[in-house]
Amino acid sequence: MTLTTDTTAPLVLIVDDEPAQLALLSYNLKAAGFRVATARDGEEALLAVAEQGPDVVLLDWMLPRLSGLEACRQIKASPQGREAAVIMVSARSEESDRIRGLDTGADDYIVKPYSVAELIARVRANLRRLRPVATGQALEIDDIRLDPDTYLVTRAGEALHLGPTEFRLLAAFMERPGKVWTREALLDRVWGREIYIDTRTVDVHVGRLRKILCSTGGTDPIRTVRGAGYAMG
Amino acid sequence: MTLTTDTTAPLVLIVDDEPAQLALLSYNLKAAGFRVATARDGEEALLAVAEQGPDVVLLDWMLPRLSGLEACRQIKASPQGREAAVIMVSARSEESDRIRGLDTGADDYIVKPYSVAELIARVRANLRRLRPVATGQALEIDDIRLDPDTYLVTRAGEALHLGPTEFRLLAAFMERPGKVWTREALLDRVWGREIYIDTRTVDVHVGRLRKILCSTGGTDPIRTVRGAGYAMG
DNA sequence: CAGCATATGACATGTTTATGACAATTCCAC
DNA sequence: GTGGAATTGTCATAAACATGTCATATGCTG
Repeated sequence: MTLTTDTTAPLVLIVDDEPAQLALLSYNLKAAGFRVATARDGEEALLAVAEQGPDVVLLDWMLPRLSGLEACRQIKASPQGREAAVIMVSARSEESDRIRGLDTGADDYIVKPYSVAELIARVRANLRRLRPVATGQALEIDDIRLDPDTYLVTRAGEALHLGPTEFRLLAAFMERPGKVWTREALLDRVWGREIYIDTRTVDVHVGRLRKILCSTGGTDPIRTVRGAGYAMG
Repeated sequence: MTLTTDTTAPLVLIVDDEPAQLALLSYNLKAAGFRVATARDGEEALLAVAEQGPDVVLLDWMLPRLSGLEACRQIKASPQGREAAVIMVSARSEESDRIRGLDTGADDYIVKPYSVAELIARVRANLRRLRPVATGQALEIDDIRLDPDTYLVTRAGEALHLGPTEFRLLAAFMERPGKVWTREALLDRVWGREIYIDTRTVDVHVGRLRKILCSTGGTDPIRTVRGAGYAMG
């Protein structure tokens, strides 16, 4: 297998205070092709969420300093956290029934003891909702179609030629139809988190993408939201 | 047809919790020319799928820890599993099971007791769909034709002379028309997993393949996808 | 109209890919 | 074995392409 460690591989943040558990999950998730970040308690988790913007957070229920429940609330209240899927992990003895009733904003729950395979399946399932491109599904908005497997983009059946950055940019837009992306968010998602680039550069690339998308005729599918950013669909 | 045991031979992952069954199938499949990997339960199976990317998975219905049914669902949801054919093996013969099995994305279904010959036939049949070259089917894209049995490649009727590496490379492209292969994936598929070669070497071989394919005139059938890899068709 | 946010064309730079040459190796017929 | 041809991986270099920035133009909002 080819492990994908590039910036397009989904990032999973594992939060657990047991080093052994952390190592086990980390190993298996990496083997499944994910990028992995770790945190040992709720506060570290919040920091990691803000800094790295994971796609999925695996959050242990019992944590020192800041409980999983509270960490979940705060993650979901943060800008980066709202975009992530939070999966709560708890032991069966810890009132699993009540967990479901609590309004923590968690996207999914998994109860110990669980199998690694089950966990990975849950991660994938939540990801499919969140990042369709990472799972190879073709995207479609109006007459525009993007296929991650073949890297083919068509509008009204006609093939378009995008550069790598334009392709990733369009993929981001199409993964979340209607969502307004700030320039900063797009830089994070399309360019990667470790990079320092002028936010105006986004304008240029959006312009290039527009030119290509409209090259066959048709209306501009990208909406400029003044003071905020861009959206599509 | 004689299947060889080199890296291009199809890999069959056998999942069964009975050691005797595992040994029996393993022996017979190896004798039939396949490479074989094994797993004893659903979780091991998922790991093996991710790590080894088998072409066919023989999945027993009854498994400890993670049922065959659930394992199948998860295999089909993973990137590597999407490319594999899953054959469910079951002792039950009820129609409902058959339907449920196929519903989870299984490609085929075989009921105990079965003959080894029947099983191998099923494996080959599913492989034919998935990896035509391994079963000796000729491939065709546009005016290019590749016959794995005779090692003959023609374009517009004219015979072309490819080296072994170029032949395997072309076969990989033609088995999945349109699919974009990363250089790493091609190294895995064409050169083998255990080999460490500079990824740029792929460029050189693609170049050589192109030169041969275009030697009789005609357009370049191989698409370069900047930042990603190559594709054909 | 002023002030600000966004759009766009041009360009230098950097990056990715293509190609020709070459040495090492393998293969094969003799 | 032996010689010669074919094949292979690497490298240096060239070509093609993509990218980030800037200067300037355009457009929106009040």
